[in-house]
Amino acid sequence: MPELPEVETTLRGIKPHLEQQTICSIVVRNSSLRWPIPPNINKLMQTQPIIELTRRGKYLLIKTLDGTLILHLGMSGSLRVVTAAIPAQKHDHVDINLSNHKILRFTDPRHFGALLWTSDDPLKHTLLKDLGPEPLSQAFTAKYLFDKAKSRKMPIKSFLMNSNIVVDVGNIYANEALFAAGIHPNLAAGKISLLRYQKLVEAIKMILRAAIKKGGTTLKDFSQSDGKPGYFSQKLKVYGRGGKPCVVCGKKLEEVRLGQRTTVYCEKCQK
DNA sequence: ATGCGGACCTGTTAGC
DNA sequence: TGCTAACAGGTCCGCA
Repeated sequence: MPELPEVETTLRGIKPHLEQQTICSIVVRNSSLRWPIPPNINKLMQTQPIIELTRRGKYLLIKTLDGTLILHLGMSGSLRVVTAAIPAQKHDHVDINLSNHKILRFTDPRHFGALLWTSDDPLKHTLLKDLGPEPLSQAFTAKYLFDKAKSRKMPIKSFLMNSNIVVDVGNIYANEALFAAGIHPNLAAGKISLLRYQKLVEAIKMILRAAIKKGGTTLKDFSQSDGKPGYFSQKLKVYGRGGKPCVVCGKKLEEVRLGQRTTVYCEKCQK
């Protein structure tokens, strides 16, 4: 699943079905996600009117009268709006039954997702409180990154994927943004000039905007909340193209492991 | 404080 | 063709 564009697409997809509705009940078929779903989740949420749907990083927040449902899709999670006529499948772990008789169904084969509840301000929650800025916000600037990176030896790609530095930049878009900015993924974050961070920040913003516009990258087990797949993958220039020619210079793209994640780059275009 | 590697779990695919 | 190992969009946590 989900890099930011998929999460954002999911949010936009489910929003119209949830707004103005009340949660009638929650059916948990399997509570073993990354953290156990609170056993009293149904009690906490039933009869709760939905106030608003937002997102912080890749966490989806469903605010109700008395609290907030915190949802994360992990690696393989997805949300779909269905009707009772559609039988639950193997990995459909949770159904949220709504007053309009629609069902928000949470599916997650790998169980890396999360579904939690807080009665407090969700932004103060342990999982959210230290998150870095949203990349598409004004707070995310070259100066910000440059200052944060000062004296840090971590490879720029790992640095970018650290959600305490900036949220929403997953493996695909980290690869793509570094290629677009001409920066070698293994370069120490603290050794990159402000000017080059300028290029990087612009690249991240541009690529994420474009991907959201396209409705998310098509990947194996993702489908949009209305069931239609996204179709951005054909625009990817390096991710998934290891060994193939660089679209700019034609040189064979390198593929390596960096921080346990597949990393693809052009050794001629990225220094 | 920083950085690294392991962990969570299932499904799909590459390679022998 | 069939089995096994490696890998997949994330990110928290513990340890050095």
